[in-house]
Amino acid sequence: MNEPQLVRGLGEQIVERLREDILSGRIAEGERLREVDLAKRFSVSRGPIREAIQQLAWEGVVETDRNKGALVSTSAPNEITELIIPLRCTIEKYAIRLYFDQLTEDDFLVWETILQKMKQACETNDFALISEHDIAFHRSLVTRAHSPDLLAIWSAMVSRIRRHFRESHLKYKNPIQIYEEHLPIIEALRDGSLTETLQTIEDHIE
Amino acid sequence: MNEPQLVRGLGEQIVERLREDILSGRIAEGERLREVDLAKRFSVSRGPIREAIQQLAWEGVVETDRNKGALVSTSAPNEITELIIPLRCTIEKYAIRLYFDQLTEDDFLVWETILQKMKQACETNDFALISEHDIAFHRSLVTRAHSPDLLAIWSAMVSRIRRHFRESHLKYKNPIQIYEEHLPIIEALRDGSLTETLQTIEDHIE
DNA sequence: TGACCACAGATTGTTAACAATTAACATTAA
DNA sequence: TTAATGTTAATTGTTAACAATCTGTGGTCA
Repeated sequence: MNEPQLVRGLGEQIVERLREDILSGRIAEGERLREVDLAKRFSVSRGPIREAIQQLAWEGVVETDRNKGALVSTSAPNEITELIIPLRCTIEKYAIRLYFDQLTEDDFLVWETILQKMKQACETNDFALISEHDIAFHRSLVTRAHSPDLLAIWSAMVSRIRRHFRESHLKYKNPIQIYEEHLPIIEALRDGSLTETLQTIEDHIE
Repeated sequence: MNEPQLVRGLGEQIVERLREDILSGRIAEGERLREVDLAKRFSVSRGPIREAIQQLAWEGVVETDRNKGALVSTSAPNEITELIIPLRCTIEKYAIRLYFDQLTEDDFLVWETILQKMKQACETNDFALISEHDIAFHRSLVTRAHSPDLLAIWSAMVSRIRRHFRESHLKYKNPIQIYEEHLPIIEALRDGSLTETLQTIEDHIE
């Protein structure tokens, strides 16, 4: 049940690559996305490209006007950020509660792999990559709950506060601190204390 | 600014018609949606059909498996409802705060028009229509803030708890009570007391 | 009988061509 | 010059054909 979907459609693969490019900032805010360009870049036809763009539009990553194509949307104003962040925190804590007592070593492997990549990005001061892995890590916290509904709502929020991630990263004198701040989450999960884990998440996000 | 999009793509039109069919029950839960059937029914090719199905899948109205097509969502009102309802309440209260001191008579006209339609639906015991106007009313509370981001996040949530609306309505012995429960919100807004309005919203959504 | 496999029909995934719309630019007239 | 207009290129919307995948049926063999 709930097969992990071994083979994925082209559209889904492209969604992930485009989302990474945009959330990390490699594709700038306001930039225009042309279907034929993307089709050439990913060596597919426009069908899967349109599929990917529609998905990103619903997530709020890009904005589309009929017959005018898609623009990378500009991040939400800060006042909404203040609303969204606690909501996002609530969702992540809720997700963790769902699977907390079913954790396996595979789960930790996934998270530690992401954090390892984040560490490398920190060491090379690649802030785009840091943001990408930061978001990927938190996304994986939600994904683990295997609830498409939860993930959809979380995505709709996070894509709108992605600038908050990047800007919060810039505050650190030494980027490696960004990596280090994620370690307590994994440690708390390993220790097996639910309340401590939730508290760690809350401290981390705020 | 913010043109109402005069001409809409085939995909969008089909989304609306399919969503109505599903929410009203004309297409039953669990029923399978075949692309060619829908294409014939709407006299278009499979392209716009796939577009519509993808959108409904994101909204949570249908579920799709790769290479297996789409089913009308039957997933019970998961425990996620308990998470989403307070989040939704938070968003609506936040929205109201944004425009509370800029209300005009036009705003009340919009709301009272919706409630009037809801009243008629209550009088004819048309629960599908009651739900439709109930959701429309709350959506208009959010729309008034003129924040596409806020509306998108709210929509992502509400489309996933729409069944909660229907089922909560069924609890009433006399449907007119559903209508009457919305009146205090408008009254509080008219009275001009922000804190009282927010409290009313909270009590209403509970 | 029951498990296994092959095959055919049905269904979705992908592609490329065609149609409709938009945007940019040159042309013309006031 | 500037505004209005016609023309052309670029871009998105739609369609239909082709490829890949799944599902069910029937047969074979132990």
